[in-house]
Amino acid sequence: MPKPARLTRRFFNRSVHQVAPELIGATLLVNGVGGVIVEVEAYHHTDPASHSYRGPTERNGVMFGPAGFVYVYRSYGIHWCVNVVCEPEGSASAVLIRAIEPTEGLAAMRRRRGLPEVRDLCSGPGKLCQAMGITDKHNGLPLDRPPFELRARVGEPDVVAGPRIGITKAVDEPWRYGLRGSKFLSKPFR
DNA sequence: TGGGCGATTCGCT
DNA sequence: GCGAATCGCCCAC
Repeated sequence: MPKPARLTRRFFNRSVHQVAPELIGATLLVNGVGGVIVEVEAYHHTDPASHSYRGPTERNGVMFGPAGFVYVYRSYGIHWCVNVVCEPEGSASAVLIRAIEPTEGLAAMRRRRGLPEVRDLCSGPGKLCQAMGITDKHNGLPLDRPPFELRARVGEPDVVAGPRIGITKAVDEPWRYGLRGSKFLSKPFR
């Protein structure tokens, strides 16, 4: 078996709508722990649902920087959520990683989540950050350097698109992408 | 199986 | 002060 190719930050230097569906099937690891990305959402600077919509602030600053870097924010005061910045610097677009099929470091993820069910380890943006140990200390780090590793997908996965989840603005934009039929999604596509 | 709600921090109005 | 790119628990059906 050939070693899978590693994706570099250059991969993200394109439109967020190009990058997002191509991330489905890629493998994301933090310190060797993680799995296959099965669900993402695209956010754009002209999108009212995006954190970058109203311009740069202290929190969203990373989104206005170069592509291929990680933007971590706190959600509902409790959870962490992880994005990867896309497009040329300054366009403030990002892909939110929403669900992962756990494949590496299951014991570590179970311990962090306190759950026995593999299916529920990474089936949501807050869950996967907890399972993989992602916090605000990862904010602003490049995705193509340790502790992160991103491996290119093998083959052509069956990608579905649908409306995004948990937002109140621009709810009809079909900018949620997922692996069709995966058991590890945060919610099924219909 | 699905809807309602509380927890808890912080950016923005 | 409000409400959010969420989660997990509880309850009804």
